[in-house]
Amino acid sequence: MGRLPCCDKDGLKKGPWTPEEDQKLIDYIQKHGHGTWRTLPKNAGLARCGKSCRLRWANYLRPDIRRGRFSFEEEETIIQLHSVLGNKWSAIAARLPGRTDNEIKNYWNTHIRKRLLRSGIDPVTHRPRLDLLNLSSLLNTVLFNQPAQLDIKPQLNTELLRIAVNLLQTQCQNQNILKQNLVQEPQPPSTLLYNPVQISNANQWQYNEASCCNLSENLVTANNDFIYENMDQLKSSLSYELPVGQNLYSNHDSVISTPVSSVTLNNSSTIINNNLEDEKDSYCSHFFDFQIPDLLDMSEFI
DNA sequence: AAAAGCCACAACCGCCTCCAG
DNA sequence: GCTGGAGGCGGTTGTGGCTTT
Repeated sequence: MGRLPCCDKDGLKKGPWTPEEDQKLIDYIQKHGHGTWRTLPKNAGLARCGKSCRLRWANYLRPDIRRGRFSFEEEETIIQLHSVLGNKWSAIAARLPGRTDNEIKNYWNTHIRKRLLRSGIDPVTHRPRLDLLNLSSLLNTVLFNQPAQLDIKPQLNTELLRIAVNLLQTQCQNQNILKQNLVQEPQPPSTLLYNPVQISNANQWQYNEASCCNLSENLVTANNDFIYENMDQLKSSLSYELPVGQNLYSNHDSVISTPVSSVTLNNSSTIINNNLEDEKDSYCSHFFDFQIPDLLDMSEFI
């Protein structure tokens, strides 16, 4: 014997709610509270399943729901929390007053996820998609059939293996990060933005960095994330190496990184469009070289 | 102007956890 | 400890509206 359904579905209405149904539900809950959802539809005169009533109330009719477009701050918070919590939409919603898990989930899938992909960020791991770019480069070579590199098949196989290993490693790493973060409250995002703009070679990446606002007092937050106080401090920390487990965060374009193994801000990095006059509000574009070491020596697989 | 394709989002489905009996 | 109902959650689907062809 399987479990009985939550309600008898015969004769119960499905699909979009009418304004009349909404009003019945609102009136009933305002008078009596929702009580037991299973018995609510009958008492309220609705030909709906209790579960459907609960969802309609929780996701749409509740008076404390905040409708309308997500603000920049909300969007940033969602990305930040998602990088820590993953698809725990209810946990994310609990930190965004007035927003429902369903609404956040939809917004993620229809907006944020696509934007991260366009930016070259993996929306699951929040890491730059090194694998696809390397693969793309190899495929380009094959497609354009450069005579000196015709025998590129072994290299292609290696790259495919690398992707598989990378995915496995990322999964393990994410599980560890999740365990660590479950015992501490999520920290507010700090300040570094990055957008991958160019690859100089397989392991060296150039990121467009921006935004000097909302600076924190300390170089390292309670979450051990690296931030910088002002341009002088930034210059003096150009050789700062980001240890495993620390994050680089953005507050401009809502792109937030998950930890990378090691980041070195090289002295050779150039700073352009630097507005030292008004650092707090300026949008500064800097270029950093992030050294991302090989995840694994693939020679044993070849 | 009509058909096809795409997108956003409300709603549903099935599984899970919690808890009272 | 077991069972089953209620509620919660995340993934998926359905549909209406907008855009493109």
